[in-house]
Amino acid sequence: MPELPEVETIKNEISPYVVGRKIKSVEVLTPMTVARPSPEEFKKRITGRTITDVTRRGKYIFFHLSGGDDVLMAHMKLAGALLANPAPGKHTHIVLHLDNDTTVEMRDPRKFARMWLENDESAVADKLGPEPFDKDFTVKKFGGILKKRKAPVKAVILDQALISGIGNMYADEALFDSRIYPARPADSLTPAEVKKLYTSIRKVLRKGIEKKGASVRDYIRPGGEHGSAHTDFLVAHGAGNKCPGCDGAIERIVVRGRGTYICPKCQPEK
DNA sequence: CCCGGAACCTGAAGGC
DNA sequence: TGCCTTCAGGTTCCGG
Repeated sequence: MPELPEVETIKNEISPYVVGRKIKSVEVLTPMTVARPSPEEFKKRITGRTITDVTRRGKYIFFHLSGGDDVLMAHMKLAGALLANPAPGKHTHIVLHLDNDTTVEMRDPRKFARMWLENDESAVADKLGPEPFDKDFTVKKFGGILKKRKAPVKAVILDQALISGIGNMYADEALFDSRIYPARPADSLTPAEVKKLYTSIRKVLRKGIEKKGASVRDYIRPGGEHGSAHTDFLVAHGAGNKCPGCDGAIERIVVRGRGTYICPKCQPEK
């Protein structure tokens, strides 16, 4: 599922195909995949524009366009993909035809993924919490966020308005790396635990980016390749596996309605 | 403001 | 064999 490392990889790998290219035509095969404006208006507003840059914020991708303030946004949600010059396939919802004979397709078997236009990237960016790798995202700032919440620590690090980019898989990996039970109230973490979790979050995300994302299920890169980050996962989606830290087994529990993988011995409830 | 839960959607997996 | 049910998960919306 596309989280920060997967979206970062998509952004990096789609950029060479699209930056500096003009959008010649647009096909909307599934109207609901265009969140706004209407599919007709969407097509009209982006046709003829040149993609000047591609950036990422949280799990969102921004395609910056020439000649105006419109930003073309994309979110993969659970199973979306952006593919460059793909082989014919199913679940294609939007196709961009570029002036270098490149085609970019948004595909998603679940139909959750969306593309849309905003006047300015701040319309989305301003609602998101800090990027985990930002200079101003310090241990102190992270501690301040956790201290104010009684919700499970996992729910807090998944909240995009508080910290952006972390999803279910990397949350589990980070909490295991820190040996913290995911349902602990966020404000109950000791300063040492806050620091450890801060470090673990950045560690698992960095590793995920290095491995081009985790292909646990549907995630594929713009060229069609899989990522390999999941081969390094220690707990995520690993119920029944042996815990790498002790002789116990990984268990699946539910925290705030989310499937959550833990080692009950290494991450005690307290 | 804070917190929790349902809804959105459909392929895959499990049950009988 | 195959039908039916349940599950997964990012975000948004709604209720307490």
